Amino acid sequence: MMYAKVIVDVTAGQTNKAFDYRIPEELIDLILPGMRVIVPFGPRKIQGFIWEITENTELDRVKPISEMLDPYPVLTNEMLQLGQWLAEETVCFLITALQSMIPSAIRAKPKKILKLSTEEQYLPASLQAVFAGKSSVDWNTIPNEKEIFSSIKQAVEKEEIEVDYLVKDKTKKKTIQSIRMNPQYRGVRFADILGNRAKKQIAVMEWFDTRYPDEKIPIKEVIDTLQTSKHTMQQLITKEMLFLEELEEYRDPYSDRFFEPDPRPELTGQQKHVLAPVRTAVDHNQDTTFLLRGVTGSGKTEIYLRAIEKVLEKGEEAIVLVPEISLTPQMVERFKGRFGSKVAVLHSALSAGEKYDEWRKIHRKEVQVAVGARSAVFAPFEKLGLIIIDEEHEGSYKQEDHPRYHARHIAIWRGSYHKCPVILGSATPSLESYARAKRGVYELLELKERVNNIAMPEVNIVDMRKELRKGNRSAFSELLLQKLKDRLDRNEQAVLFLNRRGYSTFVMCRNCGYTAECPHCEITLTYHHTQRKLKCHYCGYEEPMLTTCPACESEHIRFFGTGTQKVEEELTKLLPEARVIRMDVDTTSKKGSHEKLLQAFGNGEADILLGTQMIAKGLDFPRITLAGVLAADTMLHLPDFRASERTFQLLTQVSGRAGRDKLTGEVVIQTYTPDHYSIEHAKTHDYEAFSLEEMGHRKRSGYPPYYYLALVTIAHEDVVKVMQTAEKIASFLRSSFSPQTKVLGPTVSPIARIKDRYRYQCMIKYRNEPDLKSILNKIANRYQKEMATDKLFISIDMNPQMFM
DNA sequence: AGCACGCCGACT
DNA sequence: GTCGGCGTGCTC
Repeated sequence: MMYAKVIVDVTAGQTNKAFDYRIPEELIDLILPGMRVIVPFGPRKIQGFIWEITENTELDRVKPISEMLDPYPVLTNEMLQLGQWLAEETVCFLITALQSMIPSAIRAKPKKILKLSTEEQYLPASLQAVFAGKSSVDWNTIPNEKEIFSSIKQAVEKEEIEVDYLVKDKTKKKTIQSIRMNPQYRGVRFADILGNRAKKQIAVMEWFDTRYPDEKIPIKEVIDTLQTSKHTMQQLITKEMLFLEELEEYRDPYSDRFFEPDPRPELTGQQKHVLAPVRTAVDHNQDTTFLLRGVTGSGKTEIYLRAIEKVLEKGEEAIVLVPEISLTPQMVERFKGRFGSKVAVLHSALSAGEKYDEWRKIHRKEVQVAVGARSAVFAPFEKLGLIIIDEEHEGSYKQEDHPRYHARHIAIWRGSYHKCPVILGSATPSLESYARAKRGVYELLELKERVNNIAMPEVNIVDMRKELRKGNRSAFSELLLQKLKDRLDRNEQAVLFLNRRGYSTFVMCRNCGYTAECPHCEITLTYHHTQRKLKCHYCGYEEPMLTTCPACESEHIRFFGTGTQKVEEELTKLLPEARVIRMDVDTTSKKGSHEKLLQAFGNGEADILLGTQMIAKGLDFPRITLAGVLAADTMLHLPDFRASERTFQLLTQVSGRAGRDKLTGEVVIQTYTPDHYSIEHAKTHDYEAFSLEEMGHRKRSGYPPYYYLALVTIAHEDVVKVMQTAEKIASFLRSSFSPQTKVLGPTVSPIARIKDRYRYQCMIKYRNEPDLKSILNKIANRYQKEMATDKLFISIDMNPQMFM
């Protein structure tokens, strides 16, 4: 007897293990680990993944596998191992980890249906209405009424109807009608068979015979190229000289786009210098992690492209991760331009079907390069030669729901599995990565100069406190306004960056720039309107709301935040002749609108591009000579220990937009805290100095990279319940860990309530805690029942990026 | 997560 | 005495 251990698609602690099933005779040797199957589970049928094939089982009652869903495993052996590691590492269920590695389109969803086993006329009237002439109905379409459900129950008992479970694959492959010639007619004289008068039919057959004797050609293409008709084709099909067949087609989101071949520029000296060790690592199968720090405009992308060339020469494959691919169409263009059809693109704006098709190209080894956002790190290549993570510091590489993985972590795991290098690229690496590079864990590569020796843009810092004193209450300083006018006169372009509204409300003195901070955590205090108090979201410290500024005694102390729309209105009032394109969530929600707006701006249809985060990167237009940051402080004062780091990264990123070609660029940064180190170092483009100073802060207050963090969030509708549970968890954690590990909280979550659930959190700071994961797992198990029944929510986030 | 089984109150 | 409320525990 052969058995299979199956991981079933039920996300619950009690089912987070393999279940044994018998492999039916006809499937023995066909079923392999990594395939999806349908199995009976209790009274229903669900999907599962084959984990392992065994020859025996310890159980005496084992059901057979109902169905095999794949002719060929969707998960490679590597993926199965990676899944197990991922589940342990992020404290999530194995099935959740496995499910996240394949496109959502192949996740079959179970369907409950009601089948008629007798004549409809014998049913009670209420049920006849339900069936209405059909032999089966979808459970979900049945009206939610008591009487109907009770008559269903009775009918089931009387065996008039039966409940059935279908697990249908959602995948739909798009097919097109195609033509293939009947091989029997190869090389014959068609006039002999068709007669001399059937000129058109002869032409079609000869075309096939000489050019495509074995190939399937889409019917539309035949008609178009031969200028013939559907009728002619139909006649040949009836004579069985041609066969009508289905050709599987990929939904190629880029099919109607022409990609300009990307020129292969001469490398600069420093580029060559940086590329050499990468090529060596590729050649010698070394699983080195490189940290490529290159200032904006230093040609990091060209390094990626050259390294990939090497990988392809070796007959291997490469993955390129970019922060949010729809945000960087220019990047896609370069990869498609250089490697053409060898590239699959996986971005979040694709439909589920399109994503599945791109994924399938990788799975079938039809492409060698995958370019995509976070989840592309799971691209199912089997001969990986290189993984690149561009803008490695970006927060979007961390998935914010289960499994809460960081793409960098996965990339390095896969690198060591395949014995291939990983390149982390950024102008402003995360402190974690930079610290590792300094310690020699990663190999540091640097590009210190821009290509063609273009100067770094000049950065002007505008003190908005002074503007206020001068009586300027608008969002635009005199300097910025004047420079915008200059650009209009010179017919150059400008980008204006406005931070997304702070998600939490912070308080700032508009007179002196003072913001309230927690005395214990170096974190901005958050204003809670209901209690009129300022609170720390890390440790729970609180103080009453300020009415006057403790630093300068001014009464100009208040909340902060402005929206893009308001700024746009103000801008058109101040500069009515300027043509403005606004890019934010509202104007880019429609598919493709993002790209269209950027294209319009690139074509010079506007003078000013005003937007949020999304315009900060990947934008490379030669006529942009001015970049403005309207309020650098909004991000600086978020209640997050990474606030300074994010501000520095963002300012550097935005500055990089200006003057990338022959025209030199300028940057204007407006702020209420001009002497903050993240702003000062952004002015001088000095990453080294910034990181040094920030590391000091991190060391003093015990944050990464000096300590690791884990965040436990507890949520429930009842505040008292949440507080009690959180308290219990915190004390359990405190008693379980070694004394060097600190447990902060419980405290209110920065988003205190989501969907009517109150949220509290505990933060764990640790350096060396070998049992951490097992202790956290214990918590997850201990509260599992309450989570299932009592709407209690407990989430565990290892190395959180956000503290919401 | 579903779903059945099972034990208590309010209805024919 | 039955129907149906939801608490409890299992699913190979």
